[in-house]
Amino acid sequence: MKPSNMKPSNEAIVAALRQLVAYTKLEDGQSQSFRTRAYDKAIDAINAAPNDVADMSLSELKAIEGVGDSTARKIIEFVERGSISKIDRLKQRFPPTMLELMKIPGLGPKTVVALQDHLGVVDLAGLRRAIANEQLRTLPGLGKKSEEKIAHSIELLGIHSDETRTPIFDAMRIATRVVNDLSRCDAVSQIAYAGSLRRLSETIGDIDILTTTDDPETVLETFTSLAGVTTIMGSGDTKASIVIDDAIQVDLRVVSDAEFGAALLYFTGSKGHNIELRQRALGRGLTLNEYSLSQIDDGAVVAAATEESIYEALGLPWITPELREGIGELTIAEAGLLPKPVVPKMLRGDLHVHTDWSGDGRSTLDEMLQAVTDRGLEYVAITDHGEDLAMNGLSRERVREQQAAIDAARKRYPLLTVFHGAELNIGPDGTVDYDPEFLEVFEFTVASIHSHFDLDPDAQTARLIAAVENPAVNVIGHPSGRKIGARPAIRFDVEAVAEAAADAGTALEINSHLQRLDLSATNLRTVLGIEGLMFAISTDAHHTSELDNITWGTAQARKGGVPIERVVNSLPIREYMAWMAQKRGRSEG
DNA sequence: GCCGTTTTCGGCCCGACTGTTTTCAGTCG
Repeated sequence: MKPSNMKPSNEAIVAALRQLVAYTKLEDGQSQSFRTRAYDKAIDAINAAPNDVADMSLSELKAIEGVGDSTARKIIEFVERGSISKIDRLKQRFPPTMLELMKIPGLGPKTVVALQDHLGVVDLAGLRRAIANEQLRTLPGLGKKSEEKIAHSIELLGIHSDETRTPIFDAMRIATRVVNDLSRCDAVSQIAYAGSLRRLSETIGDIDILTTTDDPETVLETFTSLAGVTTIMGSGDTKASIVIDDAIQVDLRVVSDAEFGAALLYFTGSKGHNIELRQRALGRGLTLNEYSLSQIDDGAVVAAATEESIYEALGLPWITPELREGIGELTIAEAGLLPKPVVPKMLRGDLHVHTDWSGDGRSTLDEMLQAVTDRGLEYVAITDHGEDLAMNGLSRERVREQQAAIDAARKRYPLLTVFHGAELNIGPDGTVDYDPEFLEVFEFTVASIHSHFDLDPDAQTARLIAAVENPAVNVIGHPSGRKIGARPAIRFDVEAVAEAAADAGTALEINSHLQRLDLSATNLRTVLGIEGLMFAISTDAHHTSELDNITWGTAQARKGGVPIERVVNSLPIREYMAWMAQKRGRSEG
């Protein structure tokens, strides 16, 4: 590869290190050598790094926990040359197609290397031929059954591979359905989803579900015969794996009630977090597995029923699942420096809500105000689209009509403060709908990007900063414009925008929709240090049911490490109004 | 390959399932 002027992104560096892991597995002939585990840990650390790793010096890289001298040098080599010599060397020995073979479920490095050594098979076509010729069963350790299993796995290829991780929005829908369906089984006592879904990862490999029961057989049988099951990957006494809707693998694990906490902790992960917890346990004469935290010497159970009790026994506060990435959160937690997790009941208002006054809203103004009241909120901003969004937006005349409608509605909801707002549309040049005089009609606005997603980074940054500095704008809605799995984020300098926002008294939105989760957790961590920057956790609800998406917005705030003090819609109404007034006061002065 | 309230060498988390073994290896999470 030729060196390029563009420095590689953290994602590109991680991709290179993942290649390194795969080739090293082949070289070591095992899936878990200490070397590959070390690389894996470095990958986790870089994934979590808020800044560009490509800009770092050797000593800065080595200062990252989990990155040592060897990996740091490989990263620098990749940044400077565009490739890593160890990978180049291993490619000579193992053709890249062998990496594809390792993605087939059931085929690990040992078997893939055996295929090359004994049969000269290095790619999928060769593997298919070998299976057709019944050659696989001649390999040491393999038999007829293994050959058939691998043949079946090839048909399922893709379901398990890295490229087909499912966006969290889709995975959550399936998980919710499976949890609901399985809950109807009388033998099920407790049930919860765990894994990367519970950690609020943006994309999900497998869905992990945990149940407690005293009748595992019935639960497992019910699980493998659920509606939508297209393949049963395996089933034992305590766990089973299925593929549902031909779309995603779902793993079920069954334990007893007394073991629920230990099992939930174990299956929530991440793997790195679990390893650090177990190491910590060992240091205290304890051992941790999916059943309990126990004494090593006599096996006496110390804690098992709840996650809280296990963390406590390890000298730690409970750590919110979204932060369990094995990237130093244990150290921060032990020092008492983790922010108190943001939860929905800490929020007093929702600052981004649509009604059927704009074309895409599906609930009436009254339905929304009633639903907001029912959820115990003290204030809400009705933010239907501005006129620039041709399909959905409100003309000036309609804005005036809505103002009257909201005035009338306020009498019906005396306990609720209703702001007549708008979701303005940020044009390619950073200007918004209407004109400055007319914008004074609104008591509050959120401004968002809905088009021109492919401008160059400088233009996008300037565009967002112009909106941030607009005196009529209070919040920037879904700042990156991404839709997970469907549309990439716009390219922009999030730090520059956030600094401008802090200066201007404009908040950045944490959009709660599972397709958005925008700002991303990575972006949040990047801008968290900017003094005075505030966030608004908003639902962007287009229907009353979507007000419950606040669950995900708060989870995203937790994942980004945002403390509640930085969330404007947690403020009591008077303080919140003072925050809004400060913006207008500042712009006039 | 990483790392240091046992440390710069010698350790490194834990268990289920499957198929091939008759006590275990490979794979997976």
